[in-house]
Amino acid sequence: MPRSEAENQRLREQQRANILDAAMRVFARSGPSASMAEIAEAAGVSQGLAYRYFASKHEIYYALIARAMRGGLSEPAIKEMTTDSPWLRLETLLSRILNARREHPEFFQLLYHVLSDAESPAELRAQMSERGTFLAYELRKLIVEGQVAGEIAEGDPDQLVVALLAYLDGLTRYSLYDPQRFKDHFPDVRIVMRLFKPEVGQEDSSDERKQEDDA
Amino acid sequence: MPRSEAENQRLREQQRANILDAAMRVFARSGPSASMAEIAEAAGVSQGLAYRYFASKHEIYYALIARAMRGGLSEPAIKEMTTDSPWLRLETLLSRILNARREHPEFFQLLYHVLSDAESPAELRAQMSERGTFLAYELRKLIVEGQVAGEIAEGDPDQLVVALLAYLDGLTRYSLYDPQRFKDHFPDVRIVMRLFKPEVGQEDSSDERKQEDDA
Amino acid sequence: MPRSEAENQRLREQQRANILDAAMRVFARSGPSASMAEIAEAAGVSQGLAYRYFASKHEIYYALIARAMRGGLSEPAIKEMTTDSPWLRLETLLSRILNARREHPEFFQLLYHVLSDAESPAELRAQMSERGTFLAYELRKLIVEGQVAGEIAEGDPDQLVVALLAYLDGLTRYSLYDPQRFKDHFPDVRIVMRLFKPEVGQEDSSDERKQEDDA
Amino acid sequence: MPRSEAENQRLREQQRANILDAAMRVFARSGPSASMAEIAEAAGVSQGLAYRYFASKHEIYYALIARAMRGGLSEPAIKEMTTDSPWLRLETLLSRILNARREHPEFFQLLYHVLSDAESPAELRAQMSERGTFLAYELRKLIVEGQVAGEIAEGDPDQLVVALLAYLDGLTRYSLYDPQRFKDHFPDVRIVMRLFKPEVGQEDSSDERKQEDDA
DNA sequence: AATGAATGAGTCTTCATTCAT
DNA sequence: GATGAATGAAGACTCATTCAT
Repeated sequence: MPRSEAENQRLREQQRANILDAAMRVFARSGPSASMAEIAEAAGVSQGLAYRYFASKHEIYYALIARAMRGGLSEPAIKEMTTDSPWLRLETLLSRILNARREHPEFFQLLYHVLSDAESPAELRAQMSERGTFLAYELRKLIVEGQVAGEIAEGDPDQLVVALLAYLDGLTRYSLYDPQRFKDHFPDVRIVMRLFKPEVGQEDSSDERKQEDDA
Repeated sequence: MPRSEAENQRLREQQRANILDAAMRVFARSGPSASMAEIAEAAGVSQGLAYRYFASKHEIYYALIARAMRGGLSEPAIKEMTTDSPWLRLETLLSRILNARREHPEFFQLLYHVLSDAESPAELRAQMSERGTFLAYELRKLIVEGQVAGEIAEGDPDQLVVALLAYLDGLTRYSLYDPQRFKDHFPDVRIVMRLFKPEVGQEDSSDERKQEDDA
Repeated sequence: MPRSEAENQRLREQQRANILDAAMRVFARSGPSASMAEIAEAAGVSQGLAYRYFASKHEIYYALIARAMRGGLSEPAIKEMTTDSPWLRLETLLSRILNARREHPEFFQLLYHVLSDAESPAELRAQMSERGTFLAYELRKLIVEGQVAGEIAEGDPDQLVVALLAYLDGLTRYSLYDPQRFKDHFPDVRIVMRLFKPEVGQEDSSDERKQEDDA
Repeated sequence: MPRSEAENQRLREQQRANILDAAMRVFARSGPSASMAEIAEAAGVSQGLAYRYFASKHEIYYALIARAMRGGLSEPAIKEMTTDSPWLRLETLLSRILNARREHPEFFQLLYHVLSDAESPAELRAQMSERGTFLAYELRKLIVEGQVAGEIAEGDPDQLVVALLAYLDGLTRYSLYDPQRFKDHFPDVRIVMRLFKPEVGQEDSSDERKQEDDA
């Protein structure tokens, strides 16, 4: 007597999740180059079984990322709250982004890995890269808007974008390097927001003078 | 007729340097997982010879890092300039650090790789980690000093340290992800310094007054 | 309430036949290295069930061949028609053989596969080989008879046997290589019969003289 | 002190040939699905070494075929001897072909395998297939020519081509099935030539008359 | 009787490392 | 000191076969 269809379905989903969870754990511990053997062992299944659920190791990466994205883990959208000032919108956005990064740094690690792995299907890379590019683009727009409004420091907006993206990525990596400190001293949003603060007392600085000259 | 002992010695050192150079080049191009074959070819020597100079691939990592550190590439020391204000000292220090990162991102990539590679001998990892810890410690001291002096934003200094280290690491990774943008829009020191700026809204706070006092 | 014993028996036989049919289809399509999964799917049963009916993949080969042989697909017997001339008997026999090969080339492919697979149990190989040997033996007898009767070309009868068997096998393979041409231009019996034709106009050749001498 | 360049070169060529020879032997024994482990063992080298000489198992197939072709093993060209009668030219051609097949049946086995392996690079398959097609085409031309000249039996020339190709392929397979008999009773060219003999009973047919006319 | 989840041995392939010369 | 041929221990992946239900 075979298991009931429903029961089987459940079993499969459980096992799939189980393997995915194990993979996530292993990747978090050993990095994305961890072997299938390691993953299978962590999941308590044979290597063969892992391949019944995922056609390849890459598939596991993708499933992991897809799952995270479905779970709302992807970088939040910006569109909303169009009434707020650019500064406030940026702060809200970053606040969400930082939350996601604090809660699931492994996910972003994996994401960076897939992104920089030459083996990753171009299609997927493109899709993910697009998301990233889109975020960067939205951030830039927000920054420029803020600069126009005088809320955000002047200067090359691309430097600000690079600085911000680097900071976010850096946080993710830091979580791998020193998880304890990462948890205990996760920097507040307001700290990163300072990157965008217009200089006070710039009036007296050389930059300012230049600006005055322009005026 | 054997070569003179001295000449021999010189030859050895030359080859060693040659291999290290090649390794650095290859790592910069293909990442730290590049094969020994690739390195040997880039150095124009046989694989066997590489093993006469370095007992293992890991040894090459270490030698590379050690050399870079001896060459002043490591995070600069802080001790000097004790007369300047904490803010200025921090700025000078970060300026140097950023220069190093901009000029030799591959080195820091490699460093992070070794640091996060489970295969790396614990001893070495510890040693490198110690350096990092030392830097973090010095930074922290500087920050606290600055906070006391009212030059640096208040709050958990560890968060500032984490933020700064993450930012530095993130820049290094960014150079791998988008070298062109990295070069063209490398964020100025003053941007990262803003992380430490006391809040402007604190106009009424002791910080602000001090600034006003300065004026 | 268990099914009646008889019905049960019938069901079993039906399933068995079902699986064998599917296997034959799959082998015809993908060659004998097709996987058990493929076969089970084609039969619409689980892999596990296939193993309830056949202890191993090899068993399926054997059952398939055995069934075909029982179904008269094996090389036809010769004994009959003892009144006809050797030539006619050979022609009739080959005609039947060729029909079988034209209609069911997959079967013979499979047979050759099992025969040449080092994994096949020696016993089975021997058994099948014996059948083949038997056919070869009968053919040889017929040929010699024909030679004595002057209906079949002289010379080493074994060469004729080898030529004939090679020809038959070759046809089978050809069906795999170019099924369309195989169907459209299947060579008539009379073509292969020519292999056995005594030389005409040999009268003038050196061979012929020998024949004359014999006469 | 390294080996001299020349010596090394020789060593490499020897080893390459050694592995190729071993592969040929193993393929002849176990068929082309033999494992790399088997080949390496037969060659007395490690599996790893085999990969220094051949990038993949397929490469070995190709190298084997290429070597054989360079060695003149490919199907001989026909062009030459345009003065002879079609019959004579066909006989000469087949004689050569049969020689090659008798001496190196494994080569043709392998060739058939690569040809029918879906994994084989399309390019190579195309190239080989082209050769085969070319031969078939030339044979057909020769046959039609012979039919016109009344030297070759009438009827669908394609059936004759199929019959001939099947026969040749069949011989190759037979060598695997029963090498001893293959060697001892390899059928003479004149046997296969009979496939093309005009029917004797046709003495009164137009064919015959034509022959008489020629006389 | 039937299912399909699970296993594990085997396959091709890569690469750090060793060794005869 | 130097070479590069050779090794062997993984690693990803496949598939015939078994087993709990």
